[in-house]
Amino acid sequence: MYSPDPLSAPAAPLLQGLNPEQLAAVTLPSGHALILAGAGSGKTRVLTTRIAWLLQNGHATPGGILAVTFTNKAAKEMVARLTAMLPVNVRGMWIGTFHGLCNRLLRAHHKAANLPQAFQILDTQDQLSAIKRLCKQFNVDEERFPPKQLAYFIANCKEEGLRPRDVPAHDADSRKKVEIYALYEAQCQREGVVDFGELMLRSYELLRDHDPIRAHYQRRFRHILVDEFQDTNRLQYLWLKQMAGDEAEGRLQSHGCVMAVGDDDQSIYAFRGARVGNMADFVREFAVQHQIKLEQNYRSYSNILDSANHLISHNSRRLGKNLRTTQGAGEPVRVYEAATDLAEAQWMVDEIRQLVKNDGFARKEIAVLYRSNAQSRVIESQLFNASVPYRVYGGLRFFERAEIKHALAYLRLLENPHDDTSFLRVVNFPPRGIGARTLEVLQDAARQAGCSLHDAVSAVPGKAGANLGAFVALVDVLREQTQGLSLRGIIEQMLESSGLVEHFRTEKEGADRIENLQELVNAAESFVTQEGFGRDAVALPLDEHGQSLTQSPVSQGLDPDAPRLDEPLRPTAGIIDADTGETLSPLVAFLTHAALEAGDNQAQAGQDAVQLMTVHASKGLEFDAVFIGGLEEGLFPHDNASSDRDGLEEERRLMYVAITRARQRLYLSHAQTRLLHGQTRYNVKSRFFDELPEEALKWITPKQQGFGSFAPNSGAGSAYGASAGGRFGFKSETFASASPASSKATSHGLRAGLAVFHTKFGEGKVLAIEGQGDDARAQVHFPRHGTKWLALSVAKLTVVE
DNA sequence: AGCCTTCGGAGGTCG
DNA sequence: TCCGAAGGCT
Repeated sequence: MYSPDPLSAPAAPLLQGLNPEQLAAVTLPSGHALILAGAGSGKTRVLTTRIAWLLQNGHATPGGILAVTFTNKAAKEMVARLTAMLPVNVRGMWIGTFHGLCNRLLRAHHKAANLPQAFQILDTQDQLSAIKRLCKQFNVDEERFPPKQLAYFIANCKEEGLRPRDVPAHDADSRKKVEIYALYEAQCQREGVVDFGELMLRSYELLRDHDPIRAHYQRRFRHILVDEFQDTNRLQYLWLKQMAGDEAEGRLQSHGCVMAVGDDDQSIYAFRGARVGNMADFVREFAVQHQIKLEQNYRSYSNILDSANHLISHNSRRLGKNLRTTQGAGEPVRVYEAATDLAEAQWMVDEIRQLVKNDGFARKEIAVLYRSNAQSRVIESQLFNASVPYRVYGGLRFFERAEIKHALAYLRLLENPHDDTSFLRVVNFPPRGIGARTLEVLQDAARQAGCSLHDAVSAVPGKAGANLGAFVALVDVLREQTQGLSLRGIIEQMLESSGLVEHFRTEKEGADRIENLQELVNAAESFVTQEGFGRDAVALPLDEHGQSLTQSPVSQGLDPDAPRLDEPLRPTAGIIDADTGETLSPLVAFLTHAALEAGDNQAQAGQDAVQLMTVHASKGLEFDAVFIGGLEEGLFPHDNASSDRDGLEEERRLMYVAITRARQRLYLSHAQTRLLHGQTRYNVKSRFFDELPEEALKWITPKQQGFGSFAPNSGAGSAYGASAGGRFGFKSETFASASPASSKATSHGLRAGLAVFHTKFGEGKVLAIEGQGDDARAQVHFPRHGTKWLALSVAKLTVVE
C-alpha cells in the first residue's frame, strides 16, 4: 500500500510543464471546484496530475479517491496515465465509468439493494426485447405504444430519477405508459436483471436510503473527480450529491471535495439526457469555491482556433471561454463547394492523397467527420475506388453481434435459469422445433403461475412440451458439466453443447460468426488473465485507509467469520459482497464485463488508415488533418435540431467540437446537391459558414466543370433553406440582397437549390448554373413543365419564398 | 420453419 | 434509395 511521505516526495517533476491555470487546478486547496477545460487544454492531464499530486502530498490515500468518467476508454486512459506517473497501486482507487462504479456498489451491497449478487445487466437490445415480451403478455396495443418509444420513456424516467409512482401522469396515455413502466420493473426484479438506467437509479437509491452505507462512502471518498461533467444527466448529478455529502439547511455538508471538469461548449448529448445546467447547479448547490478556466490550447494553429472561437461566440447561453494558442496562424481553413455529394467525396480523396503524398501526413492522422452516418457511404466508395485504406467508426460492437449475444445468453442461463430474455433468445436457436405457438403457451403458463419460463416448462403438454424439456435439460446438463471448469472451459463446452458452432458451420457466411465465437473464447481468456479482471477485482469497498469494509460500520456486527478482505486479491476473486465476503464467479464477472464494455466498434484497427466517423464519435480525439463535409442547411445544422434555439445551439457546439479536433489542417465542404433517401436534395450551404472569421478561411474555387462554377461567397446573404418551414421553404430574397455587388459571378443571385418563380412556368427549383455574365444559364426544374435551361439575361426569374 | 414480399422510416450514442 | 421489421406464403 502506498504510504504518503511528503518530505521525501520528489519535488515537482509532476508539476513541470504545467501552465499557471493548470498548476492552480492541480494544486487547489480543499473545497469544491469547477474546472472549465476548453478543447485541447490538457484536461486529462490536469485530472490525473491532480490525483497524483493529492497522493504525493499526503492529501489523500488511494482509497480516498473516486474518479468518474463516461466511457471505458476515458477510464482506462486515466488509469494508464496514473500508473505511468506514480508508483501507486491504482487498485485502491475507484476509477471507472458511472455505470461501472454503480455495478460495484450494487454487487457489494446487493442485499441492501434488493438484488441477487449475480444480477445480469440488460443492454438496450435486451431491454427492448424484454419490453416487447411484456407488451405481448399484457396485450398492450403496440400501435399506440411502440415498444421503442416505451423503452425510451422508461430510460428517460430513470435518468430523471423517477420511479413509476413519481411520474406525473394526467392523461390516459401517460397513465398507461407509467403502468407499463411499473410492470417492466416488476418483470426485471423477478428475473434478477437490471438495465443501464436501473444500475444508476438503484445505486442512487441505495445511497439515499441506507444511512450507514452512504456515511461510509462519504467518509471514504475525500476526493471525487468527475470528467466530462457537462455530459452528466440529472440522476448522475443526484448520485454525485449523495456521494459528496448530506444536505442540511439548503447547503451541502460535505466531507470531501468534488472537482468537476467539463466544457459547456462541448455539450453535445442533450438528446440523451445530458443537462448542461448541472454545471450551474453544481456551482450553486455545492457553493463552489474555486473556478478555473483552462483556455490555453495545445492542439491547434490559430486559424483553426479562431474559427472555433468565432463560431461558438454565436451561442448565447455560455459560461464564457476563449481558446488561445501560442502556435502561429498555420494554414488557412480550406473551404470547398462541390456540385454534388459525389464531387465532394472526390475532392476529399484528392486532398487526402496529396496530404499523404506531398505533405507527409500519416493516413491515420487524417479524419473525415460527418454529421450523420448516411454520409459515409459516398466517401467510403470514393476512398475504396482510389485504394486509400480507411476505417469507419461506429456500427456493431463485438459483444453486440448476434452470434455473441446468443452465446452470452447460454452463459447467462447457466448462471440464472430465470433470465427469460436469454431464455427466449436461444430456446429455439439453433432451431429445435420450438415455434411461436409453443412459446405463447409457455408464456401464458408462466404468467398464470407467476413464475419464470424455465419453471413453467413442465406445464406445456405434448410434443411441444417435450421439445422445451429437452432444451431445459440441455442447459441443466451443461450447468452440471461446467461445474469447476475454467471460464475458458465453460465457454468452449457451451459452444459445443449448444450447437451454436455446428449451426453456423452449415450456414453460408457462418465462417465469420464461428471466428467471432472463437474470439469470444480469447476475450474470456484475456479477461481472466489480464488487467480487466484484475482491476475489477477491487470492487471491494475499502475505507479511506485502505482497510477492508469488514471493520467499518457498514458490516460491523455481521458475519465475524467473513474472510479478511484486505488480503491480496486473487485474479479470480472478483467482486466481493460487503457483508459476507462472497465473491463473484468468473463467469458472472465476465458477463458483467461484456454488458458494461461492449467492446470496440472499429473495424480493422492498427492499420494506417484514414479515419471516418460522425462528429459525435470524434469528441475527445484529435487529428493532424480534419475534413468536415456536408455543411449544408438541413444536414449540419440538422433539420430535426434547428427549429428551436436550444437545438441550434447544440448543433453549433457540435460544429465547435468538430473544428477543434484539427491540429494542423482543417477542410470544410458542402455540396449543392446531395442524394438523400433516394432523392436529389438541393441544399443551401450551412449558416455556420457565415459564423466563421473570413480572414481565417480560404475558399477554393472549383474547376470549371459546367456545374456550379460560380465562385462561392462566404459573406452575407446566404439563403437559409430547409430549416424555415417546409422541406424547401426558402426565405424570400431579392437578387440584390442575395448577392453582394463585389461578387461578379453571383450577380444573378442564383445558385443551385434556390426556388424561383418564372412568369410562364411558375415555381421551380434551380438545378444548376452555367456560364458567366450574359451567357449565364440556369437549369431549372418546374413541376408542371419539366426541366429547362434558361438564359438569365432573358428569362425573368425571381427567388421566391 | 424459413423464405419472400411489403411497408415504413430515415439523427447523433455511452453504459 | 436502402435497410430492417413484420406478416404471408409454401
